[in-house]
Amino acid sequence: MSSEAGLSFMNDAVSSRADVRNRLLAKLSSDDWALVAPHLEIVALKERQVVEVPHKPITHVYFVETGVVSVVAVNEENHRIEVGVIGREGMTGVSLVMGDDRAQHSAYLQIGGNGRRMPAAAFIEAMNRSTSLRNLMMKSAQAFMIQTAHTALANGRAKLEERLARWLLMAHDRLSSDAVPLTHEFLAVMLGVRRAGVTVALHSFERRGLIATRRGQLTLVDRKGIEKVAGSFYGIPEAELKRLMSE
Amino acid sequence: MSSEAGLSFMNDAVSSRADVRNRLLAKLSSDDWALVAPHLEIVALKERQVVEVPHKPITHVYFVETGVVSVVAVNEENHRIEVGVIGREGMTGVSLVMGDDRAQHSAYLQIGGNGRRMPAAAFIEAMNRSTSLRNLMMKSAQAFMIQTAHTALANGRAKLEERLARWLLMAHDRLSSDAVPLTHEFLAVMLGVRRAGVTVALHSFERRGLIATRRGQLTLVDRKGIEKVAGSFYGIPEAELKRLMSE
DNA sequence: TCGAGCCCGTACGTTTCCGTACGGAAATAA
DNA sequence: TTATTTCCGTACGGAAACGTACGGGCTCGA
Repeated sequence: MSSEAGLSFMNDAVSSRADVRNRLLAKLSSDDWALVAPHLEIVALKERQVVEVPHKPITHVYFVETGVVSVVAVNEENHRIEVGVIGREGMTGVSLVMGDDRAQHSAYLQIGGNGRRMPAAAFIEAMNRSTSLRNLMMKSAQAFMIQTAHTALANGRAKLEERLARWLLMAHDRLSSDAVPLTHEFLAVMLGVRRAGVTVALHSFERRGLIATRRGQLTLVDRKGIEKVAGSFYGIPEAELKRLMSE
Repeated sequence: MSSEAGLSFMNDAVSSRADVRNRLLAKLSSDDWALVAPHLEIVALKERQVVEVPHKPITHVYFVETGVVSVVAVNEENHRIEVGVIGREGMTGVSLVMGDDRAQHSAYLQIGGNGRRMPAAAFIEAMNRSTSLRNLMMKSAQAFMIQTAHTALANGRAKLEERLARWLLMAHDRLSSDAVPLTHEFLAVMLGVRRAGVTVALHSFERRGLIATRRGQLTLVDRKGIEKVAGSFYGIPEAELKRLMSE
């Protein structure tokens, strides 16, 4: 932002490669990096900042470095539910990879942070120029699809506590600390359940020593224990992401 | 099939283009058709036939012409739920489009029919040779992603009746008749609910004049009425498919 | 420092759906 | 035809989560 503007005489492509924390950007070959770097802009990702609006054109893709994006499906009756989360392992704007120009879902920062963004047109252009770049982006899209499918599974079959545990683990994977700065209200919206239901479940977690809570924040204390609660509803998308990204 | 084998001296690419009923194949340019046709094989799609097994390599992509494929996500504890259906509008093997070689989910014929299939390697080769082919396949994959996301929404927020109505509509879209040849048991597995729950809901539909039922089969009588039950849980993926395929 | 707003704890009656189970009817095999 | 299997109708108690609501505590800005 302003400090960036002040340094705009520096070559971004060279100066910033070392401190790229987004895993997709970090994985790029130097050729691909050279292709995208000139179009990357470092941005703050503010809590509640909207990055995609359903059925509207995507203006930028965001490579998250810290923070968590929620991708939320919405219908005409305003029913909504989170279908996936994105952190430093991924990017927003998956539709662009698939050749679409619009966002399907609502996407916004659930937990603030920072990252880099790139105009949609430049992103498409870069994918058209580099097969290896496109392939990586498709792998990332595939990983997100898997996450969405398992969200559908959890939504249909898991109990509130299992789903909540799953969510906390997914958030934790994308944060550098054990603290999750969220109100019960927002967790409830993600999961499509009552706020009061979240409160009760978190209370139960706390009594069991799994988390600590305070107003507007909770902290994971016993991750293994939380994994036990989530059971097999957590893990597959994470394992598949690892596989896809290690090839 | 035997009649096919007997006619194998004919050029499949020329002889069968006219009666291709799969919408993706039908949309191919003649160049793209020429690329894939030599590898297409007409196949019967038998009820319960498995076409993809989770975490196993995909051997063939199936272009459905009649019948319905269920794509079912499964986890280690054997929880399962349908994340999407595929009919003549699409194909199986979406993972291949994304550059993956394995199936994520279980996929099998929920309602039998017929179609064409193509070996995975030939499909990948064809996509590598033709950008327009790849683009079409990506659009198809995008449409499937949207379907999965809205399944997640319905699973999390809709009631049993709404979900059941949604499923019937999606099946109806993919069938040429109003009859859906399925037992309550299989509907229950798709939706991840009790068989008894499906029975009661279908009964209620029947009392309301929305469907007719008999052992192992139900018939849509009042589609508009069923759409009313499904409400806004049905429709977005269908509209988006239309948009994606009309561009 | 005080008020206003946000957030959390808790409660109660109600709805939805589950797990389980039993018997009968319809289709299929013998 | 008879035996067997599959499928459907129905029932009952119970669990899970809902909608709603009230009050108190925390936080932040005036």
